[in-house]
Amino acid sequence: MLTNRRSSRICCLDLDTFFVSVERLFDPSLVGKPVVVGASPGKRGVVTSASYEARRLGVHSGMSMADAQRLAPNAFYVPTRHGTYGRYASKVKAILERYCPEVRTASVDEFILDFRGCEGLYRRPEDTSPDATIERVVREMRQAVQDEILLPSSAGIGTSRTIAKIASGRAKPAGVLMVPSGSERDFLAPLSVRKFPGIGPVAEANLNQAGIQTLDQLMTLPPGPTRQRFKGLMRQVDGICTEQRVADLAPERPAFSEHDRKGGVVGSISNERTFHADVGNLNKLEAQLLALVERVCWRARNRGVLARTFTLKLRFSNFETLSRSKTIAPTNSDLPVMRCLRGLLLQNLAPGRAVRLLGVAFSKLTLEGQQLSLPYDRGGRGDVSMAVDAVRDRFGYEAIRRGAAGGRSRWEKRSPHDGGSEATEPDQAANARKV
DNA sequence: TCTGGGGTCCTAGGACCC
DNA sequence: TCTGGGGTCCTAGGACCC
Repeated sequence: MLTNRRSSRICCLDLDTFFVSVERLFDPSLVGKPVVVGASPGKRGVVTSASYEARRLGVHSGMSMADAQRLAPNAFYVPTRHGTYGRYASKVKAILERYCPEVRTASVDEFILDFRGCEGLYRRPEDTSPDATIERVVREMRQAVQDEILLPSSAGIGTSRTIAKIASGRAKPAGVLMVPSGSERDFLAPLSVRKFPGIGPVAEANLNQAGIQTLDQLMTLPPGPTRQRFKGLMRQVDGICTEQRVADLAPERPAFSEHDRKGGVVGSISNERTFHADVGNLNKLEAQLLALVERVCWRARNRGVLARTFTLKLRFSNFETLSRSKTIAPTNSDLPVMRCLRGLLLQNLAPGRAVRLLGVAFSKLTLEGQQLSLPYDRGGRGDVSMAVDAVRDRFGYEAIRRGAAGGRSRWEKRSPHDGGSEATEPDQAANARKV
């Protein structure tokens, strides 16, 4: 029996090669050519977005720029344009909201729309069914995005967010695909297990090793140890086909208005940086740490949150990565956070080891002003910090910089393994603002 | 010139308390 | 004092997503 709750009314609209498409708006000569958006050539980094022409040459997102250039030396390489893509995503969302009362942003290039209850609103005499009405509206909406902002996108429609998401991928490029209620199993069966959200490279390898390539093979495993091993996954896939609810809508993101049961704030805030060249000099690492701490503290203050747990992330030259965290009194002030993380840095930096990546993360967040009886460290947020924040609020983070963060550290304390000779210029291009 | 950066979620062991 | 268990917090790591 088909109830309205089980109808195909959830839509996922996904912008096709989004970053590449935006770059083509800025430079129309790139249309029809292989385009790769990512780190600046010559810098450490990976491909963020590759046009279909570049994909035909073997380039895909996540690949190192070095590999991409080897495969496609004649492609057009464009550095990532921070901030710009978000503005285009907002324009897209505004269009979608004309067509659907419930639009959620799932990521910078992906939106989830809930059309439940809208069939009557849009129905036309020529529509052969409520499903046909919704599919027609989604096609019109997709075309509006194309015509008004010149951005291609694809849309999938299904009974749940997961089906809609997979369908949008099958609809690319520039298509619309509806998966009618009841046909989920037939739709999923022939697909590679990797197409299912949540199955990544590791799970895929495990499944393949067990002889499972397709979702059909997964869903029809005969009783036995293999079935036992993957029963959690089977339940997940099966649930998508049979569950009588449509509960997996995207949470609105950012989710900082959401509180957990204990009044905390859901989520974390982090920044990390891969250096252009590995850094072994402790003073320089401390200066970089300070720069990261200042930035994340600033972001926390902007969101009005305090953090209790502070995590330091280190990645060494050989790509070995470790994280060390410490929980202290809630704060968002540079000084106590720096004290905490500097301690972790000194404890975990073996002499002679060069650092490739340094990262800082804040978690166990609470709203500022809510820490009733908890000790709350206000140290370091004096008039100077307030003034610095005020400038940054008006002109952006990069408008002002504490002396120590850019050069020599005020927190310095020479150590035995100090005095390395590596180049330590931070990878400025990663955060360069282009207009 | 191998391997980004922002996140979320899950697991698992140990400490500690009752 | 021969060995129990919950529950919760903290920490570390890893899979996954875009």
